[in-house]
Amino acid sequence: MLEYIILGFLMREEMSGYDLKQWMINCTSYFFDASFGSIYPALKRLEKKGYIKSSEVVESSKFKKIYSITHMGKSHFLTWLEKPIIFSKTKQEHLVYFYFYQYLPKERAILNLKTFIIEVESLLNQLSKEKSDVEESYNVNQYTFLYSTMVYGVNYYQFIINWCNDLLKQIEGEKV
Amino acid sequence: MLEYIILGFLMREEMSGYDLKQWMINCTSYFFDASFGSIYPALKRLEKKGYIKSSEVVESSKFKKIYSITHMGKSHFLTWLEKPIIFSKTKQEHLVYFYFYQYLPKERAILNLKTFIIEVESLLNQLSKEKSDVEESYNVNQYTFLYSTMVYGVNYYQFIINWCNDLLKQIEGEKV
DNA sequence: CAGTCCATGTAAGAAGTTACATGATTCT
DNA sequence: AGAATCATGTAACTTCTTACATGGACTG
Repeated sequence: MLEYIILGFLMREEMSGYDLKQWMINCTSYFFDASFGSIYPALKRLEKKGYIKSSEVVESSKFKKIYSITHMGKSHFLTWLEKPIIFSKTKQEHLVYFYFYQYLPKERAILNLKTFIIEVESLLNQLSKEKSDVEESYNVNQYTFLYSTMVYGVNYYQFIINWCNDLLKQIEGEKV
Repeated sequence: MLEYIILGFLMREEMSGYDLKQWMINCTSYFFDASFGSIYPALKRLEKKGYIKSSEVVESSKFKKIYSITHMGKSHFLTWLEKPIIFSKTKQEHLVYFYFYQYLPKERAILNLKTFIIEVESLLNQLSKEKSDVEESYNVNQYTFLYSTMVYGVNYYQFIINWCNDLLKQIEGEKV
């Protein structure tokens, strides 16, 4: 995942490992963050694979290693981005995809959003059913915390679906 | 985290590694899950530390290794559970804590919930401010996806706070 | 009698973190 | 002059997953 985040940031402009960390802190830290100990080795790997290239510069009397994305890197990134979003139940990884959907053709973004909604709806229906079963079988007041986490789950899935639908309306409403 | 989940499940009743996996699938998979490859080694570690003990039984002609929690394991688990909940921005780990809050004294549960709410409120305020800055500085229609992920973030934090407040009301309203 | 489920376990590898090491520059 | 920030990097470690290996019991 980290390697794709890096490529995604480099789609915008070339920058150093340190700059990447700053962007993460400022822009994505509420759903994704990484340490220097993983950023620098990731940059080395990406360069070795030919997805990025570096140039050592001295900017305002500070040594910097500026990385830029290659044609191969761009196509590698877009191939990944256009694949269906895998919903992780335990992490907020889906936001990583949406954050970079600016680089996807509108039609593809709409298609993937719809596929994603269907996947989350399926999970919502499963959990909703389990929640109903619990409501029927037990006195939920005796299991406040267990039941509340189920309520959390159901409402969380619904929240994601609503947000996706809002986003869908917005993109579909935009002038081509 | 996995070791505490296992201890939490064993607080209810003794069970095998296989049973633990079934409980995760049925009950916690929407916020936590683990593979056999991590469950079995975790059980070995926990037994080595003296937090659980095992007995090999043949139940309905099937070999099983049943684990039960020790006094030391219980106190180790409760010591962890009563500590302040660390909010992970990228994972749903806070639900793990709440799921087992049935084992915490009511007053402690209320205190930790309130502390947690304050932490999430602080994150909400930060992100809200950043969102306002973006709204002032840019035409958000040109950055639909970047802006939408921010809206997601703000609403997600608000969702958690609302859920916590509902839970708080419920526990406080319950007869002692 | 083949397939699925029950049941336990290991080995290799993925993907990160924390802590450390280094050194220049800028701020107070 | 000392602290904070800028900037890159490595080593050891943590914590998981995937894939494999094994074998008995049940099911159609």
